[in-house]
Amino acid sequence: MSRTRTTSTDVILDAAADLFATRPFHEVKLDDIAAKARVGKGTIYLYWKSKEEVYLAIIRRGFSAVLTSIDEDLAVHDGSCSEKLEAIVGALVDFAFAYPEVYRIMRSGTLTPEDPDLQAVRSELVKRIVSVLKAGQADGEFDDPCPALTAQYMLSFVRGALLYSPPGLTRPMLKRHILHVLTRGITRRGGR
Amino acid sequence: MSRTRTTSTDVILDAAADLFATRPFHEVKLDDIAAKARVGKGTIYLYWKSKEEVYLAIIRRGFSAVLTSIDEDLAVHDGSCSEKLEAIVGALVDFAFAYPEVYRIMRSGTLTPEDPDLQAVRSELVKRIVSVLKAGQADGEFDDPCPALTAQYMLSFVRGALLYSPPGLTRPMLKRHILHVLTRGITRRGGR
DNA sequence: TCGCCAATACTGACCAGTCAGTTTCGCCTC
DNA sequence: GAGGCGAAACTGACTGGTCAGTATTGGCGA
Repeated sequence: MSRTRTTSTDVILDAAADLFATRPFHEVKLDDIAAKARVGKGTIYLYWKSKEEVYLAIIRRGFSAVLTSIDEDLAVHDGSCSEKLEAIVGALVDFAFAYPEVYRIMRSGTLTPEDPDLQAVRSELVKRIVSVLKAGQADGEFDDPCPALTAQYMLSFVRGALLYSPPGLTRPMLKRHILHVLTRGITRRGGR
Repeated sequence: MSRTRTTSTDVILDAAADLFATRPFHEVKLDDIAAKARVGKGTIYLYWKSKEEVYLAIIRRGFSAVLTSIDEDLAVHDGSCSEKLEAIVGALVDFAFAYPEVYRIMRSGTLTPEDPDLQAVRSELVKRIVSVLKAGQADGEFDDPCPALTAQYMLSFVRGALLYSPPGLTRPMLKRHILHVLTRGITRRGGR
């Protein structure tokens, strides 16, 4: 690094994320990304070797961020599993509100079905969730016949809520509601 | 299947659905679709005016099918709301297993963010679900602070499970699990 | 013979990716 | 601290392949 890098790759990814969030993949031109990032088109190719790579980089960055945030939260809450679950839901929702583009992007066109790196981060995330669910199962807090499915639901919840959110949806509202459904379901609890 | 037969648009949509399910939009060529459907490329333009229209037609067809199936189910089960809910989940899961391409397609690249027709069908579907949830709320069966959100979750459930399904997932297993989580949550029920 | 449509040839716009050239900057020497 | 060098960062006009969409043909069934 004798020569300090002047362009941060994040600048480019931010610009690209904006564009991919509003238009499908094939409608986003590299020239657009370059223009928005105020960078020459060639510069993009210094860091990634194709448009698709840029795209994947955005999603990977997003997932890694949630993962980190969840890990931090889990480190703090070392209490009951339901507390941990709450922390996870909180992290997912916070992330979704902070970076809605990532969700929009993922709607708008995945490519190359399987990018190993991306897949790895995603499954790491699922693993975290599943392990909390299983721990809860083991110590009798939870009763979930299939934690692997539940983990998938949790990711999908946020997605569904964000992409087609009822007007006026706030962050705490969503957190609370997801936890409500997830922990006790929608059945009305008996009399008492 | 004489040559005279005017091509059924379903043949073309089926072929296209197969392709779109395995490859992202921009990698699917109209020539491929035509070849797979054993149809001339020009014929496709008889029915839709662009590749994108073909794509939208597939999704619209999918949504309409679920909608019809749900309406039929609801007509039969005129019992309690939880029975109706069960019917809805059943219809969603059945559909997902019958036409997994539609889910894969929707992952692999939505276009033109808002197609009014498509949006209309989707929101019709959501409306059905919400009305069952609200009815359940009214007659004291359910306790759901935000049915609109729950309806979104229900669509997402299936999606999440299907796209990243744990190996060995069967249809009844998924139905049962979704209902489990949805109606009673994952918390272990008290001693008794 | 007519009408329908598969097959196929054609074309023009579009855009990802390249690369020769330009700028920037750290560092060395005097 | 000025000046000069080399290397790395960056640029954007250009190119070549691709493919959506159109036009044409020819074969088959009625």
